[in-house]
Amino acid sequence: MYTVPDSGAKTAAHAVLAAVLQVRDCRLQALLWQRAREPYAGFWALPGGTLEADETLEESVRRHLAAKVDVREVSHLEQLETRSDPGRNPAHRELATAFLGLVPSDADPALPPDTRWHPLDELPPLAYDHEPILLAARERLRGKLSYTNLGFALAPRVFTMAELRDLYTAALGHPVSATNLQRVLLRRRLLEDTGEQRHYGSGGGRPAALYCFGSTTLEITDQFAVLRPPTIAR
Amino acid sequence: MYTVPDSGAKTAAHAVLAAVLQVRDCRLQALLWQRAREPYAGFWALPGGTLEADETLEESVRRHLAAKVDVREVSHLEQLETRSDPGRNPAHRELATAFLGLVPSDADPALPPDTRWHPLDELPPLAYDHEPILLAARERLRGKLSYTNLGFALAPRVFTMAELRDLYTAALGHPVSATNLQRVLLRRRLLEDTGEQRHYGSGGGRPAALYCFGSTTLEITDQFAVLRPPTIAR
DNA sequence: CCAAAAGTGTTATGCTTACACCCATGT
DNA sequence: ACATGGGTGTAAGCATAACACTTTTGG
Repeated sequence: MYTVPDSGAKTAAHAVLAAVLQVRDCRLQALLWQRAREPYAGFWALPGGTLEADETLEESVRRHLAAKVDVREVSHLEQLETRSDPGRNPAHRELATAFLGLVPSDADPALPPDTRWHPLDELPPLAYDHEPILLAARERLRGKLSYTNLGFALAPRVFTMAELRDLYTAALGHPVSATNLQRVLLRRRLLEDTGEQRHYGSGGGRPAALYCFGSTTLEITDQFAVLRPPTIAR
Repeated sequence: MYTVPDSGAKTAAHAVLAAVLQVRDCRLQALLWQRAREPYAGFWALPGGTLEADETLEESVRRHLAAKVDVREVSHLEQLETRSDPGRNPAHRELATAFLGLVPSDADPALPPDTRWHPLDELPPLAYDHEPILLAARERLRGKLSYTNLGFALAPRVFTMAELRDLYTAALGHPVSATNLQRVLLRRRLLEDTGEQRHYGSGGGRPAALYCFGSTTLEITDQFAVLRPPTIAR
């Protein structure tokens, strides 16, 4: 065990894949490109490519993503599962490490002609095992929205509570109350009031306060749902 | 992007590693083996080895684990992060996918002479990047104990609440009340009363009821800590 | 003045922790 | 009897969901 493989070992190729999600038009959408060549010609695929010798997986996925979007728009990137089924790529053995990428809702990066945003509830036929990967990415996002500050990655720098409610609603797939969302996030001190105001929709109405997230790196805000440590003696 | 690599591509070797955890003597312990050869001679390492051409990562980790323990004792196995830092193995480029393995507390598998259980709060010097991997595995376990039924993988088939309390205490690293643990797990319908009874410690005392977990596959029992879907109209 | 949207006050609910107290058994 | 551990009853705490109500603007 743990033998040193000779450098000529015939090992599997390693690919990276990115499930890049953004809320556009109040719907959670994924960045996909349409394959021109076999296999899976005409099918849609996640952005990605092969890992090079001198890069980490994250560096690699950023490099491949750069071919599809402006990577500076990607506000969050985290590793998901590594897929290893020998049959997942019919052509040759290939491992693939998937990533979850998030883009703020106000970004609208230029895309190559073969690339488009697709709502996750109306997916076209996807190549390889990309559909389960994409759905797993959505589950990861939904879970982390509940117990971390990950909302920062979906939102513009400043936003009204109504806008933030629409983002959470689209990402979670169920109605969210702006009232309660505000209280939960304020209580956890994730949101800061910028002091500015802005109108949200057309027509009248009281102008909305503009908020921003205090931190733009992932933080766990609700670590123990249950079985939490005993409260310190008082 | 997504070019087909020629089959002679010089790709990185791929290894699997297993952070196998068990509660023994009321302490969370990890299965480690001591390296005899350089590099890291004398250091302790996670069980693992290289991925072969025709196996999945999970099959591979089970195969390598079989050299250290009776794999039938492993009650749960799940994938963790894939490490890809080019410098993580000084000798040659190597990716490693880590797994979390759990062994019930009543199992006492025979071990090879170079292999031992080590409490996680008294770790010896570890080879490569195995220490952060091991600590990440513990964090994953701690998180999932709170919102899934993962306790089944640490516990014998049947157990008293006092025994289960000791397991949770060791795994979580803080005191757990048997009283409240019972209520939380019963409310979530994870525990079943077997009807049998048994004594726990020495000395007198009321005999304890024996419980078992209803399911022995991972289930999420507390999906939404917050931001849960609206309650259906009543 | 009215409609529309934002935000606050308040109550209800559910789950959890904490802790006192009762129960069953061995010596 | 009494010590020892197991289990139940109950109250308190806390965060969230739900919803009525007030506030602020545009037309």
